[in-house]
Amino acid sequence: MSVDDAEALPERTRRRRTPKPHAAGVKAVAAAAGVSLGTVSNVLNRPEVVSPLTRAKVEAAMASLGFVRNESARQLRAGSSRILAYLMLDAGNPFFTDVAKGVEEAAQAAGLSVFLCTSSEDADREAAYLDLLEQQRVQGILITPIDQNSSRLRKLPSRGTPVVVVDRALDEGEHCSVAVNDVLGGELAISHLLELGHERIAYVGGPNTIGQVVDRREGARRALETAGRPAADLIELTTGALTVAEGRGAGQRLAGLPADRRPTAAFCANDLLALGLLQQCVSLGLRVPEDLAIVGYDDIEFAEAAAVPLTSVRQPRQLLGRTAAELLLDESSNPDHEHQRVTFTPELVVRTSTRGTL
Amino acid sequence: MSVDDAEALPERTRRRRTPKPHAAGVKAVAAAAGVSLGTVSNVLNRPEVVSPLTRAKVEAAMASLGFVRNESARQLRAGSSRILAYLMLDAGNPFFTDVAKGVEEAAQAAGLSVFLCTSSEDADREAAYLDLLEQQRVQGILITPIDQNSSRLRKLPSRGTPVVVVDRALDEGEHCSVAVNDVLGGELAISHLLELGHERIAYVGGPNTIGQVVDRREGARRALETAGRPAADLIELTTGALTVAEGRGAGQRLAGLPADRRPTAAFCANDLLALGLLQQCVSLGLRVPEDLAIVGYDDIEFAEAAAVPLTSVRQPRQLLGRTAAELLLDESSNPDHEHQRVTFTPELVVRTSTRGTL
DNA sequence: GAACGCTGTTGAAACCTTTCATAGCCTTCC
DNA sequence: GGAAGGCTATGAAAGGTTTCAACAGCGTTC
Repeated sequence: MSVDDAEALPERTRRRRTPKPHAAGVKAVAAAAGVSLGTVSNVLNRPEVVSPLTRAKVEAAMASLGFVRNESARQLRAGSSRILAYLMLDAGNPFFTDVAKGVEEAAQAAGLSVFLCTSSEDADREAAYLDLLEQQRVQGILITPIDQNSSRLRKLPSRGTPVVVVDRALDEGEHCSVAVNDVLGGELAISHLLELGHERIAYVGGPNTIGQVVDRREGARRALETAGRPAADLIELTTGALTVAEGRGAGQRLAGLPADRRPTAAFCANDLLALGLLQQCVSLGLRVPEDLAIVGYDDIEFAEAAAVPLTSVRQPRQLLGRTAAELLLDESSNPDHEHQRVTFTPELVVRTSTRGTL
Repeated sequence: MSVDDAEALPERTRRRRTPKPHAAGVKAVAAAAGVSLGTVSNVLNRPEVVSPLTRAKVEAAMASLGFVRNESARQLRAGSSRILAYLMLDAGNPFFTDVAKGVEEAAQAAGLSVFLCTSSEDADREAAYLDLLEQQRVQGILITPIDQNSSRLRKLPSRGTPVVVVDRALDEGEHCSVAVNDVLGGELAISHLLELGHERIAYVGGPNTIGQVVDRREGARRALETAGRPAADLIELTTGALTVAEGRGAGQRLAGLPADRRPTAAFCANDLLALGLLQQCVSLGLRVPEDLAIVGYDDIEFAEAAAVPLTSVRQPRQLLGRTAAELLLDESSNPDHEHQRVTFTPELVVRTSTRGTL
């Protein structure tokens, strides 16, 4: 080798910057245990094929090195994730956390874990989470969508990520859905109010981009028509979200009306709205149900404990979640899976807020 | 399974499943766009270094192939995750979802996403989630722990996953913590009750493995002692969890006592317990606050809307979450990060459940 | 017209794990 | 005594992305 060559190829210590300096990998464990790489992997994934002695050595090495399996690498190679995500509309609404509980129940039974995400009724966040979850290659996505016609949502299944829509019944699509008949729920609520003799009935809900809001209103209208009255008689108070705060705002508006034009009953698109409405109206001096009867929707745990126990439309919350998760699991494991649309029937629970104290 | 799930018989409609997934990777995109692999990666990660023309070609190819970046591979190579997790005690408790809201706010501002997990007050689930999250190599973990001495928790930071403890103040450890002074909160509650002249005061809470439960009780005892009474005067009703249902159970027990031995006031470890207790006691004929005054803890949104508006100890929920997330972000990006212990001060909000209608 | 700098692009290595065909060793059985 | 077969352990390949040194063009400067 000439001097020139030495000049041309200077000796260099190339140190690649390793991102996680401290991580001990399978390789290190194998070395420490005096076995091969594959054996370590076997201990991890098929412990029964490894002899007890070897297994003990490997496990000891893992413990002493503080080995933590790199799930990214596992997933990259093995192709499958052990995670299932539930993208919910609003984590602050106990209805959805109850659904989530059902999801976790089913997932746990199948050995999977659940990540919860919340779109907070914001379409952009929903979209961002969908992208993220797809990139993460989760096993599947459960979603209570804001925009059920989103093309993103439609495309997911064809690209390999199963989707189950929760609390919405989608027409023909490429996913399963689990829902409650919200139109019927709306009818139940309004029929009840009509039976009690109410004439001026308000519907409180919004925004109208949310399917549940629209369906429940539709049910309300139908009930009016069934009773021989025009659907347009329904007094609509549109809210910006389904929250207690918005309910209070609606209460403010409602209580501000002159008594002869004010509705005598209000049906709210969910219990949060109803609770806010109730609270505001009571604090402004309206009597419930004498001046204003209120019907909520979901029958969350707090509905019964409210200032005036709330009449509400009950849905099988946990069952909804459990069923959805089960459909998702079937879709991702059963090659003969058929998409299903499961619809539960809601039920009216009558309490003081409409019936008064008998 | 909860009561509401009793016997719901859904309708099911079945449909044939649409076929198969398919995955297009960077390689396929490169081929389709007639560029090299590295260029596609540049479009993804450093679009500004790619010429507009090339970029357009690549983007077109991505769109037409339905390319979805494989996050596992990205993370494996790049070493960093864009995700942050909040492992909470109970998703059904609005307190924690409010904290979560604060977390998301801060995370979003930093361009990160949040996955929510729930341990449901189960130490095994907590442990399982911690393992999972560590394996996923999330950017960091926010946790409201069940067992704050868990060795798992202690070891995480040294292995490269930053941890911030939320709603608990850990002694000097290897993580930051953000908490509210729960001992003070307990004192506030009991002093208030003592000022109102109550003698027989109950503390409702449990299990005693939960730090918050213990601290709040400790505060209660101190307040008694400060008032010159033995701490042992505190009547303890231990519950199995911090839920509405457990609160009802405690109410049952309490209402069953003969009036001359029954406490005249109850301080509950959180609002869910208080609401359950309130509901049960009222339905069993006790008047609140005349027969039994009730103080809750957290001042969740539903406390004010309860049958009898609830006196409660308020905590800065969202701020708690936001601060915690900010500490975590600092820890994972700032090399000079120093662990901190942030403690907020709670505040008593007096309402009808103790003061009566004035 | 040679050297230089700049811009955009390239190709191969590296990340860490799982998979799988194969090899080595022991028993068992003809 | 040798073939067959059962256990275990092995080593190399594969999986999709990012990274980075090197390179190709091309215009500029001296």
